[in-house]
Amino acid sequence: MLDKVYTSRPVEDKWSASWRAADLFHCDPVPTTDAHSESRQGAGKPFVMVIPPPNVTGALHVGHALDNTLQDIFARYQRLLGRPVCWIPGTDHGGIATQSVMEKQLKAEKLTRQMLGREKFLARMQVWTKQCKTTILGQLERLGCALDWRREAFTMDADRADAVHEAFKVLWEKDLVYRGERMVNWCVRCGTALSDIEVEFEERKGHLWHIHYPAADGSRGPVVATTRPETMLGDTAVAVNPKDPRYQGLIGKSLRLPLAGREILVVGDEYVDSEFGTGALKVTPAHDLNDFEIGQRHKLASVAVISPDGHMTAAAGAGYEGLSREAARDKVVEDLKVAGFLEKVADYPHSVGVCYRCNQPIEPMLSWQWFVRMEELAKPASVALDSGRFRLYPDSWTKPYREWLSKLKDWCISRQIWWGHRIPVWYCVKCHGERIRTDFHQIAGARGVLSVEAPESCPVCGGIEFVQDPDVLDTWFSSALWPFSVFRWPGRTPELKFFYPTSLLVTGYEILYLWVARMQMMGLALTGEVPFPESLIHGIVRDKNGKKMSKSLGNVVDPLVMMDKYGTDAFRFSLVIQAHPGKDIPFAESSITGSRNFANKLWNSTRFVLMNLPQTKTYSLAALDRRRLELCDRWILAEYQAALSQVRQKLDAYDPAAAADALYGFLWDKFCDWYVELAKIRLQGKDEPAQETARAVLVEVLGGTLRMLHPFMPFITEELHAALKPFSGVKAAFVVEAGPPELPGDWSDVEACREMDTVMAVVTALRSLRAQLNVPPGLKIDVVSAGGSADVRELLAKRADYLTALAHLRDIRHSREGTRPAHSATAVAASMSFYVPLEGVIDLAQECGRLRREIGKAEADLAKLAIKMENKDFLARAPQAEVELARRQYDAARARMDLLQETLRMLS
RNA sequence: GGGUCGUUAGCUCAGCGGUAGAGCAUUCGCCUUACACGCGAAGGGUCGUAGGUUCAAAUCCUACACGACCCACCA
Repeated sequence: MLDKVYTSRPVEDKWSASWRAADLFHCDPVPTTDAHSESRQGAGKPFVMVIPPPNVTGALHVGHALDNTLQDIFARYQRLLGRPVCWIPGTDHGGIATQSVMEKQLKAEKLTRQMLGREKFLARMQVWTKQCKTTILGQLERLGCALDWRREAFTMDADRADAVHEAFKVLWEKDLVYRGERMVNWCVRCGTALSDIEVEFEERKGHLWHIHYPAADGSRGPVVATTRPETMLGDTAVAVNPKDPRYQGLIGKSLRLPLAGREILVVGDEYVDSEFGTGALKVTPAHDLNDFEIGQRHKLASVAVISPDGHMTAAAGAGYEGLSREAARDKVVEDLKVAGFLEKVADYPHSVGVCYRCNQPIEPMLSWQWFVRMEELAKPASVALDSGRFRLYPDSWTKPYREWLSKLKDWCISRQIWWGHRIPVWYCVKCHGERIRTDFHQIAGARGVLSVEAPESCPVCGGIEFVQDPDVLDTWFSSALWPFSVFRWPGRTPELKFFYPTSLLVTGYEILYLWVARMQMMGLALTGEVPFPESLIHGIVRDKNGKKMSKSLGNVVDPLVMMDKYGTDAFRFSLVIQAHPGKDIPFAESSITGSRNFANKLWNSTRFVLMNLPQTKTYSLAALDRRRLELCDRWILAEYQAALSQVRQKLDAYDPAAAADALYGFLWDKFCDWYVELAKIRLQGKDEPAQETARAVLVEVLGGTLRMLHPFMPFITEELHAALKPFSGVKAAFVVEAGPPELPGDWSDVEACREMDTVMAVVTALRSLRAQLNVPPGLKIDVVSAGGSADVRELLAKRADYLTALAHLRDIRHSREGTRPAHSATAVAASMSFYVPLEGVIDLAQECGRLRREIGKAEADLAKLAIKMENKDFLARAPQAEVELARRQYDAARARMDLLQETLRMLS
């Protein structure tokens, strides 16, 4: 017999081991002659997902738990439906993020990666990665994920390296990848260039410094306004709008740059906004994108005063060289103030671009980098979207996604770090000179040879000495190939044939552009197909105050702790039920309690059913004589059928939260609160055939509900389903192999639902009366009913057993004359009066008060309906069915009102 | 500067054209032999504001306010 309270851990461990031992989630491709034959259609069509590979930076967080729970729901659901399902596990090497983690570890040992050297550093990374993968994959298994463990992939293993090299080669051959000199986003902390989307903008407090730039002859010159005074040391011009009347005479004049003493020119450029600041803009071509462009237009010199490591260069001048950016800013401001050039300082909050990995301000920097041309790649992705070959769920993401694709700039893919796929390009030392070894990023127009290994000889000069490009590729470059690299593309593998394109991609909106869009583009460019036709984009898990979880805020929730404390199923369920399409999830620990209670409810309802199955035998609804079913059976089966269809409909529409809610409501509010209570009447009775009928329905409905719930709560449902197996007759070893719950034929039953509504309304009214009049819970009461329509009277007479059991009655009888017994309280429901004689229990004043409150509510109710019924336009224009419904509602409310008032009149 | 989404019970959120819902919290009563991680009952909302469409609006439209997020090279 099961325990009173569900203990999750042993159950989870048991089934995790069983699933693994059975290799349950492995899926083999079905060999076909043609990649797109019928095997990909109909029932045999595989359902395929690739996991968004977590970075090997540590352990999983709640966001991963949500993402993978959602995927697991679809994987298990599709398996339950009988489709071959392949869900690929894996991890991402995570480029900068992972390298940063290692660098922190090194720092603790007072080491740097440079001290170790590239080779040793990478060796350490490999060790770390191995550990981390074990942790992450273990956590995914703990979460219950139905992943095909034999197909685990890593974005930097040999197969994925092949894919990366092939992709680079194809892009190279199509001239879609190139090396060029650009202003790039440089992170001085990470020591690398970043792509545009890896820069995040943050509103930060700052100042607008107004600095006087005197004319070269010493007379008064313009005042410029800047948020970055330290860059003035690299200024090579001041720009004004040529149409600005204030500065008409100034263009072409020479100014003396304060502190530096250099002479710089005033140029006229349309870019300058006369309205902003003073209308005069200091121009630092080396450290600002716009200034760079102005510099290009006016052929200005470029003076780099900040080095790639964020310190001032020699060009900044003797007093500044070696200072950090921040220190240099303070000193420049101080020096300007002392020298009398600082005219004004204003508080000025403005947005600052920061590194998405380390939050340090980005330094725009001119350098030679590798880029992917995006225009050609974006076009097919847009077409796929517009033609419906790719859809986003919820649809609200479609527009932002489309807009993003339409204004893409080239993607900087080279990173000056060590952890990643090395760029497969080599340079001839003879052609480029020794400088290629040290000043790689400053060498213009270097011509490389595309090759994974060192080339034999230079095609230009025949030289045999080469250096490989020192950079690695953006981690997102390999991620973009993931949906096909996991199947060992470019190899023409059976897996690729059978599983690709995949079916669905589930991920959070924070990587829609970084990842989803790039997979679409790369998939189309390299395989000619959309890598997945549908993508479910969910929200992110926040803390209970709606704040993003972060280590620095200390509001991070550890999924393992939650799973230990409340059970994995409860944890999963609490995430899913809040994962409404397009919404973020405010995560509070208290919300898991509800799901934990639900798991316990499941546990106990199964316990109850098992307790009432005295002999081991198989129950089957199909074998049951349908005429033996009574009202509550017909009702619960109809409700069950509706719930199953609702759940499937919601899952098919990628709304698992609504599906979970439907299951929760059905199981708890309908099955447990009403059906089980009513089934007890027969179970505890003496009529054996009736007992058997109730048992059959209990087994059918509970068993099926457990199966439908399995994708959401895999462990407990597996356990309970197994316990029920001797009675449900299910042969399959595991729920996912048992097929979806399906009723034989149609079990909808409008009549039963209407009758049960009546019964429930009467029971509720009687319970309410008892509670309000403080009738002792142990006291069985007598009830006399009066009035009502013939069919309702007949129904209540027939199902007096229901009323007696649920409202705790001693007896209920109908009075033809409608006489109210003395000292009785009155409940009104179903257009009838229910008199409850309560001599000695009832207090007349109390009952009058109660009736007045009821009348008050009934009045408000009736008033609303009356407005509708008195509205001629409504009667004339609303649909007939609507009018009839309103009339019925009005009549019922009217009847209720009359009965209550009549009762009150009699009492007073 | 554009764009998206939100504003519903004390809290967190469903509902998205026909008398306002859930969970949690609150109050009252119950250890009723499945479950106190439970059962029954109750209180609590002019559905952000102002207009409009409609017989009918929390639900559709238009403004506005507030909030969040995304995008954008404004010193």
